[in-house]
Amino acid sequence: MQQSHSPRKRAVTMRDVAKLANVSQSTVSRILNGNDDGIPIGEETRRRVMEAVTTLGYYPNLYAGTLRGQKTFMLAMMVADIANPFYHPMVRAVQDVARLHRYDVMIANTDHTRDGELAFVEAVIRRPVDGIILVPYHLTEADIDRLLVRTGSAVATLGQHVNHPQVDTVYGDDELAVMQAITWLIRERGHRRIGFIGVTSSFSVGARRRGAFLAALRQAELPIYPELFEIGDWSSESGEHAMQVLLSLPKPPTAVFAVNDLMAIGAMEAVQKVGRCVPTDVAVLGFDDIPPATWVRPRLTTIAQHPAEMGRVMANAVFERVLGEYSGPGRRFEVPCRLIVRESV
Amino acid sequence: MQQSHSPRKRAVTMRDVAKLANVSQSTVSRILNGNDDGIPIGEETRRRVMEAVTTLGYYPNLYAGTLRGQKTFMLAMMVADIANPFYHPMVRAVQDVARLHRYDVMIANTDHTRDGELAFVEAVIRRPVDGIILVPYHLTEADIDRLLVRTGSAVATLGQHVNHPQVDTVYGDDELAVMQAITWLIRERGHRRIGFIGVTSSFSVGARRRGAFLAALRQAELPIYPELFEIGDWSSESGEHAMQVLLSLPKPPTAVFAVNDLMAIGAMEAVQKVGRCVPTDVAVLGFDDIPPATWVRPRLTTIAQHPAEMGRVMANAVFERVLGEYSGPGRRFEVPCRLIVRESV
DNA sequence: CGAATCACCGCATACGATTGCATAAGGAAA
DNA sequence: TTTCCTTATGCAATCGTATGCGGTGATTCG
Repeated sequence: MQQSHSPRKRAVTMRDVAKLANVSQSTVSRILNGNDDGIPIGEETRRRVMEAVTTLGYYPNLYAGTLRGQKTFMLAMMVADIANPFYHPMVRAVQDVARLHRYDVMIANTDHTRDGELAFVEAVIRRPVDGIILVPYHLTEADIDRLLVRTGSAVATLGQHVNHPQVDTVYGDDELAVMQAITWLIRERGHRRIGFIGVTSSFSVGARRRGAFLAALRQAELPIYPELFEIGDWSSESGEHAMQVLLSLPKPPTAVFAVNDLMAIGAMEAVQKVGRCVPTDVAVLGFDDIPPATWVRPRLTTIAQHPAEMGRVMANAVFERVLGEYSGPGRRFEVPCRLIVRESV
Repeated sequence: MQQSHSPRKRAVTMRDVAKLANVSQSTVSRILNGNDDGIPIGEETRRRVMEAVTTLGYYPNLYAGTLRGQKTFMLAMMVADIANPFYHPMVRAVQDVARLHRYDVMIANTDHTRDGELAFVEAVIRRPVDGIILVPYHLTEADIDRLLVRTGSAVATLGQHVNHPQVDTVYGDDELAVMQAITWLIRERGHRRIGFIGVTSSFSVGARRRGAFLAALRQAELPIYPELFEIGDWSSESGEHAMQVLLSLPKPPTAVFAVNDLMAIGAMEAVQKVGRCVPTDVAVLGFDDIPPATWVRPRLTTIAQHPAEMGRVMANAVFERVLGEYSGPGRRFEVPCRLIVRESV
């Protein structure tokens, strides 16, 4: 057992292998890399080298190749908050695809802030990676362009927030889904006072869902009550607080749509804490269909996205570029949403 | 806008800065690195260099320093499954501490398999990092030793699974907590047939909680019914399935302890699906206190761990070694568990 | 006035692996 | 015997940065 972790132990290098096998270091390199340049290698030499590799337990140092401009065998992923269940299947899917290609994944949280997103951009400039997967909320197209130019990486994003000609984008048809769901709330369930728990309009995705919500109201020729619009920060606590405000209104809404499940679950908590009932007193509609949506009582009616599929699509798009299988302009992949009717409406 | 992401654009290097500022590359290096070796730098030169840095938008390439044996400014973290809510606060805490030090974090899933854990070890041998944070289930002490010797990194682990003299370890007093909780189930709540939903004994943590469970039964002089012991794989689905088996018994248990909340929540689902009631027909006790534990109905009674605190402690321990503030033998930090009584018992 | 001192800066090497080019030995063709 | 090709291998430059050491011009001291 070693006695101290510092300073770093000198690793086993290719030169060590070469010395043990009595060949030059370049010969070792050629043998280990499948010998692309067609230079023949003697059988005996190859045997000696492979033997030396195993006895020394040699592993290549990935940083060396990286410095020479080779592949980094690393992906970087930016999400708002890895503690949000919505991202888990996405992160998992990306990691699973990455592992197929023997890639490692670096993950950064932004906490929904622009500063966090910019910090990520700087991180991948200082440490370039082969592929970048983004779930951006605040980055502008100029930011993305800078990212592309400075890193030269393959980039895929989630959402309709950015629309850069060189990046692949995965998005859900959330506006359509919201319109249909709200229309269903109105027509089939007879709700006429529907509350909205959203987020600041600095989130374009929040603004879009708000717009779709309003459009559905207008289409049904329903009045718009400004006091029924509350703002949260995507967390269940903020959803609970927003619902408390709505419930304290003289005329509370009969149904509430929250732009994500976490806030919807918080809203249900608030309703139940004041002794009222979901869905008879207030119906609750969420967005995302995270696993806890089926664990709460009543089970949450929500609009499902497919984060795992989205992650897979982004990762595959990135790898197609990394492996040189595709190099054209940015592609756009739609992963449809769908309404999951459970018990909370 | 650039036209293609490949081949990689040559980044702005220190040499470019040097050329623009009419100085040598080493001077630029000295100016940017706080000039440790005491060599004085002229005011005018410094100004010119800093100006060149900003006009070119220079960022240092972290890989170059890494190759020279400097810091990598990267942490690697190994968890079983990032989609398990228990790990989120831990991962977040690690990432937050890392960001304070301007470190990036690489995360790998092992899916609870030994192969996954070994793959992680190889990954950090091929790409050494300054610090490694592990939640190991299968790695032996020899594996950890190899990891230490080959990477030379600072290592912190969660759990009492490994006990290496050079690694810092964070653990909960889960055995005591389980014994106390089960004893409470027996004495205060009068349960005498208590089911157990565990995991394969290849998980030492599972074996330990099972042992504590048995010890509590023995201490209360209760008989042990082998048919009340079921095995899951940590997922809610497996908990649901295990509970179905227990419910189909001629004499089902009146209470069930699951070694994690996900399986406990699954168990509650199973009970409710056959029309029975938690806690009057079957009480359910979990372990972890993940956020969904307060969202299910009835709210889950469970033994709380403090994953965020655990993550912080591990990250801080690692950074103390990375920054040279500590270099002694492995330390052991206990983060106590506590019983959270809600409605499911 | 010569030498020592000082402030300031550049040269060159090293880190580990890849790769174009040179080279050595051996055999075949001229 | 010379030339030329094939086979098998080594040499050396390269990526971007840090750093030991050497060098230059100016100032100061004896």
